[in-house]
Amino acid sequence: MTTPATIRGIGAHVGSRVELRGWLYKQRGKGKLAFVHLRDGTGVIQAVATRDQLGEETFARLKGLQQESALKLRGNVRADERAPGGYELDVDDLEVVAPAAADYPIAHVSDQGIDFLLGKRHLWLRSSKQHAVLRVRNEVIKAIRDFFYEREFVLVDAPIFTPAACEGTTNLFEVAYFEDKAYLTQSGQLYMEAAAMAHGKVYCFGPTFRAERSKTRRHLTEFWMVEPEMAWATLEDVMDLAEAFLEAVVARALERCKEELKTLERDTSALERVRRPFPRLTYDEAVKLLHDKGLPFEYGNDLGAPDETAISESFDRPVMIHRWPAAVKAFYMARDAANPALALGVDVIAPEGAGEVIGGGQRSIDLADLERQLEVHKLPREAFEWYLDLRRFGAVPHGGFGLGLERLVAWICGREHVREAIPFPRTIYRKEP
RNA sequence: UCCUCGGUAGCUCAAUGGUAGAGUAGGUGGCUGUUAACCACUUGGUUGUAGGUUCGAGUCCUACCCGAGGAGCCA
Repeated sequence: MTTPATIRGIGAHVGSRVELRGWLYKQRGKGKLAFVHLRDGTGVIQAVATRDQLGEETFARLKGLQQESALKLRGNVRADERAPGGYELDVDDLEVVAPAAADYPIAHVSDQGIDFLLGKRHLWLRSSKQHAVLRVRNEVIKAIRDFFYEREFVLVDAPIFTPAACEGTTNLFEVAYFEDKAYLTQSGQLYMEAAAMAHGKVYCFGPTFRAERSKTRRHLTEFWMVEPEMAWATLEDVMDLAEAFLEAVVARALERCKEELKTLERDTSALERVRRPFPRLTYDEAVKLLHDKGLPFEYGNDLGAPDETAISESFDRPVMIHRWPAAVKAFYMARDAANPALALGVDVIAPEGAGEVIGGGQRSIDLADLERQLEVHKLPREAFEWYLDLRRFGAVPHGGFGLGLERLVAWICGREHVREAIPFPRTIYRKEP
């Protein structure tokens, strides 16, 4: 009797004979004995094969297999301290499903260059750390959906094709749209504002495109963004939501991705400190902090990456910076009643140099102000008529934020670069594979 | 768009202007407890491209191509 099994759940099969299906990860020959590491997507197990057990011909066939050959192995499961992973399979039968070619390019002990690895991303996904990162991404996505579902936010998908910019400041990808032109979305927010007036609390979660010529470890041209939006919300409500959100998602990853974070050699102490409340600084306080640290910073500018890092180093958890000079923020930001020069926006800076993971705020509901801001930002009025309608028909205070999924996943996984946090990254000079 | 660094074997890298090399991967053989196994032997090159200087260029010069990570901008 042979039971199909997966490597992750192999502990339940000790003492019985199972069949494992997977790919040859590593093989160490030892004369008439062979150690075979089999990878099945759920984990890696060490299998032991002997010539006496398998017979001369099958044993020779096993030893001739290349890394990544697809196999079925059958045999008894045994707990063994000598095996990495704690369990071992005594192979008594081998089925070669698809032998791999001899020139598998990805080395296990990888000091390979990033250019090479990204070019082989379709194969790089199989290696243990990349595998772990995508498992964490999977869990983070589930945690995000659960978080909003439990709080009665309604998922409302925003369109990918859009008629114009959501924000005037960044570049858009233009695509042919029959006899017309369209643009790939750079944010679903404006649509979420419409949806919030229909459902109260909503969010969207989908791909976002930015044709920015950015070449940094924090940028992709295609990335996934989560954008909740709440009717009847103030800036303070948005900040409350943002910190509850980060606390919940990080806690979930810590709870359910222990193995993956271990594989990634992630020191989780910074993640364990992601607990409410987060420090909240006004922009003015943040600028003062920079000046106290001796950094040259001109009041009124946006914070650069080094400034963000300097601020986050003063705290042991994510920092929220709010009430920004309106001039550096998007056209739709509401003004602070106490000081109209300030916009009711908030950025959340993650620790460890991970940078800005969340940007959001309270939206302007003043029709005349928005009309003026569209002109100031040189945005085409016609394309925003529908958006202005939202202010004509029952506008209430509302707000929300956008979170970059890859920045969050990269930070949780302790990866330097966001490109490892998405299966097939798109950057300015790379769209293959 | 700007700044900086880089491109030599499948991969990671070395080579004072003077015979292009090592490790690793691949191949062959050996080994019954390996943990990046080990030992022996071995295949492997249009030095990113095009010019130029020189008796001689991987090395120096010019242009171009490609990539990386930083700025700006952003999540």
